[in-house]
Amino acid sequence: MLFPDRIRNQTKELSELLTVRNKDFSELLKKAEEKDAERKQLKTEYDNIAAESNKTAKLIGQLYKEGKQQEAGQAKQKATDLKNDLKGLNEKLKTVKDELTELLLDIPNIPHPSVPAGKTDEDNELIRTGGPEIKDFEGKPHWDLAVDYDIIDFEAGNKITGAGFPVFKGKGAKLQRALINFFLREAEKEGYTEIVPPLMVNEASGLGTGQLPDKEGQMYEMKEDKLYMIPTAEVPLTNLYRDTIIKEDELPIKMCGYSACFRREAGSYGKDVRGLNRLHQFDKIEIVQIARPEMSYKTLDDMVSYVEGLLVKLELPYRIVRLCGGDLGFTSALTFDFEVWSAGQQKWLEVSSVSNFESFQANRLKLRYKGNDNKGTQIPHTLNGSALALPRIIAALLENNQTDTGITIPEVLREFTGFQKI
RNA sequence: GGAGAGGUGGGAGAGUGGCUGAAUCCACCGGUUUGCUAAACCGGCAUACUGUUUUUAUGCGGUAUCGGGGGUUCGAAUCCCCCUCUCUCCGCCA
Repeated sequence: MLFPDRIRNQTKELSELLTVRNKDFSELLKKAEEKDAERKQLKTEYDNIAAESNKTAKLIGQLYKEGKQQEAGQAKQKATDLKNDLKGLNEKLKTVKDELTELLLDIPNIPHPSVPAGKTDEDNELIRTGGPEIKDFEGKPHWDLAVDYDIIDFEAGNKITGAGFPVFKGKGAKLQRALINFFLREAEKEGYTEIVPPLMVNEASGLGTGQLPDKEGQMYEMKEDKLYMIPTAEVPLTNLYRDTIIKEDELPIKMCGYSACFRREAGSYGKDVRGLNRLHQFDKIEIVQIARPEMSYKTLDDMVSYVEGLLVKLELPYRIVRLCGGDLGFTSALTFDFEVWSAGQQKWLEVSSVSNFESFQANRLKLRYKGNDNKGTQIPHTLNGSALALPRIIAALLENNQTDTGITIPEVLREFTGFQKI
C-alpha cells in the first residue's frame, strides 16, 4: 500500500511510472488524492470539536467541585450537543478513511524506473545466462524418470490427497532433504538467521504481506479457525516484524526459513502443471531482508548474486530476467526471476523470484525503524526471494543429469544425500 | 473442552470515574561534574494522524491510543458486553 502523502506530492510522477504496468492509474491516483484531502479536512473539523468537547468536560468536573450545580448543568447541555456533532463526524470520517484505504489497496506498487515496458513474460528483459552450456539432447521428462527410478509417486499422492500433492520416496525423499539442508547451510553462511515458522497464519498476517484481500482464492483456508495455510514462508517471516519499531543499527535484518508452501493454484491447468511443474504443496527456502531505504537496491543485487551462486553450485543452466511491467507482481517495485533449463521438457522453469518491495509492504505491516539518535521513525524497505523452491530444481536435476547408468547428483549435494547416483 | 486470575509506556510496576498520556524505579539519550571510568546531580525520553510556525532541523498546539472492538457517561486505564492472548487448576493428548 502506498502512502497518501506520496500520492499527494507526486501524483504525476507516480502516474507516469505506473504506465509501465499497462494500465492507466491516473484516475485512481486522483481519486485517492481527493479522498485524502477530504479525510484531512474532516479530521481537522473533528479534532477542533473534540478539543472543545474535552475542554467542556473538564470544566464540568471543576464546576461540580466548586458546587456550581447550575452552571454545570448548562455546560452539560453544551457537551451533549457537541457529542452529537462528534458522533456524526466520526462516522463520516470512518467512512472516508475506509474509502481511502480501498482506493489505496487498488493501487499497485510503483515500478522502479528500470522496469521495462511489456505485457507478458515474453517481454521480460534477459539479464544474463549462466551455468553449464545447454546440451543438445532431449532426455526424458522428470515424470517418466520418477517412475523409472521409483523416487516420486504422483499416483499415490492423488490417492491420499489429490493432484498436486506428490509423494517423494527413497532417494527422491533424500534428495529433497539434501536440497533443504544445502540451501539452509548456504543461507546461514551468508548471514541469514534461520527461522522455522508456523505453516498457518491468521488474517492479520495475510493482510500484512498483501496476500489478502486480493489473493484470497490462492490460499487454503481453515474456516473454522480463521487460519490460512501459508503460500510461502515470506508471510510468517515478514510478519514477525508487523507492528514493530526496530532500531536502525539492527538493520539489515536477514532471515531465512524453510517451509512447505500451499497454493490452491485455482485456474491453472494443462501442460504447465504436469509432474512437478506446478504443485499445491511444495517445499521452499525463502530469504527475507529488511533494509535501510538507501541500501535496498544494493541489497537486491546481493540477493540476486546469492541466488545465482546457488544455481552455479548446482551446475544447472540458468538465466536471470528482469520482469517487465506486465509481469511484475502487484506489491513489487522490481523483480528478478531465475529460470533453469529443463532438458526433458525443452523449456525454462522458474525457480526463484527476488523482489524489492520498497516501503509498500512496510506500510501495511506498520513496520518502522528509529534512528540511533532516537528521533522520529522511518520506513524501511522489505525484500525477499526464493532460495530456492525445490520441485522444479528437482525436475531440472533429474532431467539434465540423466545418463544411461542413472542420475548424477551434483557434487555439492553429495555430502547431504550420501549417494552420488540415483 | 471446563473453572479461575490477568493483559498499563523499551522493561518492571502504581493507578477503581474528572487534577492521569499516565506516579515511581530501571534502561536509554543529552548535559554538569571528572585525568579516565564509576557515582552524583539536572534535563529529555511513546506512536499515529493533524493544525500552525517561513531558524524547515525542529518548535508550539490539537485529536486518538493503557490487548482489540463496541457500549454507559458531560467525562473511562478505571464501569458493562463481545473477542483475543497469557498464567494457574481440571480434563484430553503427540
